[in-house]
Amino acid sequence: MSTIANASAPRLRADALRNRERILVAARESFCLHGVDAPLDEIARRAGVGNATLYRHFPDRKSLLLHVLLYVNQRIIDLVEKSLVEESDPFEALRGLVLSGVRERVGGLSPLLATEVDHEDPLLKASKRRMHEVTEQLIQRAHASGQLRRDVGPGDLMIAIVRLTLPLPGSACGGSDDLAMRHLEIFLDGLRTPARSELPGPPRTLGDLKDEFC
Amino acid sequence: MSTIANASAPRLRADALRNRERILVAARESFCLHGVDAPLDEIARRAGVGNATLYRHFPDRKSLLLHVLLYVNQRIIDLVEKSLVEESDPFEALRGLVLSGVRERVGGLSPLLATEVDHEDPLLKASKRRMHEVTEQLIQRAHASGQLRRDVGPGDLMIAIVRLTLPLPGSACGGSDDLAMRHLEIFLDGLRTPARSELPGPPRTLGDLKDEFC
DNA sequence: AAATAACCGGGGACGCCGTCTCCGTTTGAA
DNA sequence: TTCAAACGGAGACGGCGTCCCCGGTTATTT
Repeated sequence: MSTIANASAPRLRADALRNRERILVAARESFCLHGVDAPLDEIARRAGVGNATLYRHFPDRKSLLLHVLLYVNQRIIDLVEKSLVEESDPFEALRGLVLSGVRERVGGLSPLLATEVDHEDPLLKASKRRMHEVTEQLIQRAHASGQLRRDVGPGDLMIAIVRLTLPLPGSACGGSDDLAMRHLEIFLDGLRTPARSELPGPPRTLGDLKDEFC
Repeated sequence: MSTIANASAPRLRADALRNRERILVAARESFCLHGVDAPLDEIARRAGVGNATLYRHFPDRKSLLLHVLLYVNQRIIDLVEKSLVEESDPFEALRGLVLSGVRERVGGLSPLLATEVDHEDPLLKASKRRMHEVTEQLIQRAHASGQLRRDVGPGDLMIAIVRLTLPLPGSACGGSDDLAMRHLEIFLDGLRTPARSELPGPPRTLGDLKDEFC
């Protein structure tokens, strides 16, 4: 399933593998809903699994966090790669990224990166590097086509996606996808050429994001 | 200072009044930074005040929360009212609201409304009503001038302001004001006539926000 | 189908942290 | 100067999240 394979996995038993997947999904939902401090026991409960099982798979919160991030990142990368080859209109490809950002709850999950995850972890670094590559490509193509205003960079788009898809505290995770999409559509309109205003500050690159985002 | 006066205040001593103000400001910062669960003792410490003093002024977290919201709401209302009389260009008035939203950390504070505050509190209700009135006026004038696209409502603007000024978890409160302003500027460009796309769903009114926002 | 090893799950001990109060001390008001 | 109001630090209390233990269960292997 994941292109970045966990190399030396000692062959998990069938039910163990299934539980591992369940835990990852449950953790994603819980973290998205209750933040990074979501009780691990509740994640286990949501996964339909004993808490001991969770701790067996992921020794501590840090480890669980890392693997949730890897899991999610990979899904987004897959979507963007697909968009790069299948969508001929660069600006539509941009919209594709935005749409998948909404679907994958990027906003809810991205804050996890700002916490105690190990940014030196080789798997995470590789995942982030790949994410950077594909989004850069997306932006470059949109620029080249003349549809995207020149004074914005990849960092601007990524941050905006995160912000506009953040689950508003108090509302269910992804309970207002249509609203988010509405506002992202307005934002996209603002990104089109010709530019209607002068923006303060320089275009943001992905380097400006400094470990805080995908 | 506040137009909605706390009626039967039994005359606070000078230092008590000063401390009350300090606590409100510190609470605003802390809530903005660490969410609604920010430790009250830390708020007291940040205010340079003993914890007992905090509990003397505000018996419980709920009370503190309420008064922080009233405090902040009032400041925003004042700014918008000023903008309504002083700014002749309606779209510039809109930008004024956005700008003050950034300055007043609306994004960081608005989530507080989604928690255990009493939405039946008469002071809060009055404050919210007034906030609705002035923002409605702002939007109507922008619509009337023909500068604001017809398929957006006040609710769209308010939610976008909240979202785009949300403090990104892990970064200091208001540490990226310029970035937020940049993206709000792009969003404003998307709001201008003529509309560059068809938006999904109906224009959002303030009623659609249902207690979740100012 | 039986044996074995891996895996599961719930209960509960431990420790941390936030809440709130007590009381001796300080400070503003008259 | 006098008094009441306000202050602040320290600490008891309680809740909750983390993590381990161990008896039971399920998948694999021959």
